[in-house]
Amino acid sequence: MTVDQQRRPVKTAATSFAILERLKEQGTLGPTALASELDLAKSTVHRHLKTLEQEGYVVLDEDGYRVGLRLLDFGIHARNQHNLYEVAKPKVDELAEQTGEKVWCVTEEQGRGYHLYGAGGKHSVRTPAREGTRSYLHQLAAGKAILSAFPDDRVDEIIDQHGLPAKTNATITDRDELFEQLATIRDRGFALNREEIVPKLHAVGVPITDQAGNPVGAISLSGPSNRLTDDRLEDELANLLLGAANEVEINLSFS
Amino acid sequence: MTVDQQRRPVKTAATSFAILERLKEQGTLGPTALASELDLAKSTVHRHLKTLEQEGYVVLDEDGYRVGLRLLDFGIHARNQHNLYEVAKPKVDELAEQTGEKVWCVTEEQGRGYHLYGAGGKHSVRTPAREGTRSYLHQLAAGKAILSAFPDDRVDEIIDQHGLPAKTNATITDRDELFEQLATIRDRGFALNREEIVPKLHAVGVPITDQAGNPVGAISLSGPSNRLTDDRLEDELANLLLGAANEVEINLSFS
DNA sequence: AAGTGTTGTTCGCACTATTCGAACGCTTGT
DNA sequence: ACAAGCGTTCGAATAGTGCGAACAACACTT
Repeated sequence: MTVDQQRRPVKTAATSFAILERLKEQGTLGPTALASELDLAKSTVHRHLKTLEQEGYVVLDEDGYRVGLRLLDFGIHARNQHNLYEVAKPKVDELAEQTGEKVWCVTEEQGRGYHLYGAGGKHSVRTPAREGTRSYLHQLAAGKAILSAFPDDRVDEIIDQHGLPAKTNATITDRDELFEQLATIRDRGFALNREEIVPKLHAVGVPITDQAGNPVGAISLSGPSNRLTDDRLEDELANLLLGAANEVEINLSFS
Repeated sequence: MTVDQQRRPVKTAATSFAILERLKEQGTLGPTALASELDLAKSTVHRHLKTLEQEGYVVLDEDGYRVGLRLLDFGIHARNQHNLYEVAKPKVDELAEQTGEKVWCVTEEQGRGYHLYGAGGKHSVRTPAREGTRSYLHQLAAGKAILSAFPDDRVDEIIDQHGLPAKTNATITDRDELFEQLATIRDRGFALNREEIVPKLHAVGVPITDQAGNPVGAISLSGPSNRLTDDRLEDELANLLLGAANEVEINLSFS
């Protein structure tokens, strides 16, 4: 299942997507700026942009080129393929309302975590995550919850493929340490995250599995460390999420 | 502003996107099936798929290749660029709750309509539209509302570029007829759609404009023709939408 | 108002990178 | 057991891409 390094990639397609990626990160850019960032001739970038524009994948406005809405169709389609989305959505809303914190539904593809849907309660804080965000699993409470539901060799595969890059100095960067935590998570049923992705941000995550025990995703709750103390996380909030996950699992089995 | 036919498009990038488009439409496919549909060698398709897979734009599962979640990030980003989305969303929810019908927020890019956000009330019907759907403006109530806020020459441009393709036998396919309707819409402030895109489906749409009067989108309400009679559409529902659009316009001016 | 710098755009040419086809191993079904 | 289908790999020919130079359209300065 590992996506190993490819021998002969289609470079032209890769550069088109590299352009889109830059436009997504930087907002609105012109051919010259893009060319210098990507080390390409500006005529090359221009040609790509015009091709993408013709199909609606990028749009030209007065300030330059930006990502076009044509890509929304693809994204929504990709999300709807996971029926976890529609099943978990109402539960995520409910939890956000109930706790006032930020609640996310996350799933896994190719060893990476994707934020499918998030809802913010009354006093939820801003985090770098938004819908569609791709993250490293070991950096997320939800991600570690997902990893805990995988067999060890699959976790090894994922680490081999993506490594264990750090985000803060609390991020797990050691393979053995990660496996130790995963053992604890399997034991208790939930994962914690203490400033491992953003300073002063804590979170709990619980896995969602199918009947065979394979993870199909996770739900997490995150907030400021002063409100989300260890006591509250491990007791009140973990149990809340475990109950919600259980309901989602049951509903998933009938869809 | 017209996107005229391009002289030298990047064909390789275009085929990659053609593959993605097919995967979106057909679900999960293999290289052979894709190759025959796109008139390409299956080795070519395979190479594209592997390149796309490496970046997470497609995913390989047991049944074949499918669109990957990596594209969700792009789509959400594209949607968030239009601040109409976050401003109109609560109003759309409210209208759906209030009326029980399906309510949409639509915007325009390159002369095409994009469904930004939709909410379904209690007895809302299924329509072909979902979030991200790209449509011809003249086939939508919201689309005609948007067109009515454009100057005539811009409307001409859009017709020249995209034509007036029919969806049902009630679809407007004549330029003069469209302009006549647009005049009425400008006069009354709202657009109607009577089975012009789906048989037995009626809708009302009202434009949302900025301070300069340029359209930034529209909101629409649609439902079965027996419930949405002309009387109800023109009186009760049109006024409801006009009020909502007005609020959205005010909120937009402070964002 | 003229000039200078920058940016977006077009086009010919060299050469890289893509396409095709054929062949391989693999699974599925008869 | 064999055939038929699929996904995958690789070499070779040619088509298509990328580069650079040149042009046009502004914006900003002097």
